[in-house]
Amino acid sequence: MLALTKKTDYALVALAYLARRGRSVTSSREIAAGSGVPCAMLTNILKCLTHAGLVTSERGSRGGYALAVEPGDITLHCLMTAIEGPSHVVRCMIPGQSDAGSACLLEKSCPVREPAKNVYNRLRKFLEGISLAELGVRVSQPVVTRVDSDQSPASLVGI
Amino acid sequence: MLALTKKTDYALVALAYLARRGRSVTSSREIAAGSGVPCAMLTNILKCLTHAGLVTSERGSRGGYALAVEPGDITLHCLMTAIEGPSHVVRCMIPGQSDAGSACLLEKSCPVREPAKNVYNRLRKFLEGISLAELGVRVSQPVVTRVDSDQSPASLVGI
DNA sequence: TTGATACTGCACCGATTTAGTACTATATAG
DNA sequence: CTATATAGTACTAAATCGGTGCAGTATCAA
Repeated sequence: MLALTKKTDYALVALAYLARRGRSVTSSREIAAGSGVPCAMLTNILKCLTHAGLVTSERGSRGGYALAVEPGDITLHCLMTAIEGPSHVVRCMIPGQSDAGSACLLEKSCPVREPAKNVYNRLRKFLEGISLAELGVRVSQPVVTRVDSDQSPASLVGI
Repeated sequence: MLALTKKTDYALVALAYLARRGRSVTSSREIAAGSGVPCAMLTNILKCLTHAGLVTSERGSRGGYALAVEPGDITLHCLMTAIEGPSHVVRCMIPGQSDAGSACLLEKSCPVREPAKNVYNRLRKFLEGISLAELGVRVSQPVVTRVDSDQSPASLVGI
């Protein structure tokens, strides 16, 4: 499969909503309502995005999330790594597992391994070349460092 | 995940072995022994490859498989489709399921869907641009239409 | 004609991964 | 102090993947 997992897909939609909210801090609840992503799922996703530094979080009442970087500066590869962990093309190349005991029978004599590594690098570059901006994630309002007012929470995605 | 499944990985290794055997008809048993792919698994994989027209099969004693096309003419996308079925980037774009009742809540208002389709097309083109030849699958002997002798079955992959 | 070989098609099960939920702890505003 | 909202983690259920097995059919050779 080369598909995005449902989680990554959700993350994309959530980020798209966040972008539309400018950079005002938005609670997970509102993001869920506005983007259509199930709330329980979303909170976990936002935790991943926070860890990866793609969004910033603020605790407490009036807390929430906001985009940490411009959509044009987040790559698809970056998002996938944030949600799904380190990527790989063939299993024997999973980071930190290459010389594990469970390695494939072919080991060093495998004729595919080296070329596959090359393909993986090209694929990674490809994914690094796709920004979220290209995926429809656009900041709709003039970017403000911090907004406290509720503004129009109007669900632009319209559930 | 953007990884190949283990099956696709196996298919690659099996095709690499087949290519090294020129175009002589080779039994699944020998391919298994020579490539290191578990035999039971391999037979299923070879069925897929046959359906997809990547290899030809011959039944009966003395039967077996042979490459149907040049490694340079088989693309990674083609192989993945043969083993894993039709690909997609986001679930709502799975072929023939786009308007199913189980569609995502966002439906037509989803801001990600259209751009994702675009990315999918680019990704597909990328995968279509990678031939098995680039993945280390090389025909090692002058291509012969049919060889009956056993030749040197020497495991070139060396288990 | 019979037997051995080898692919075909399908069905099955266990293991892993993904999807989704829940609960406790901690931080902040009022 | 209380309400709100994130942080962290653990857990269950569903889907997919990995792997095996078997009955059926075709081919070759004795």
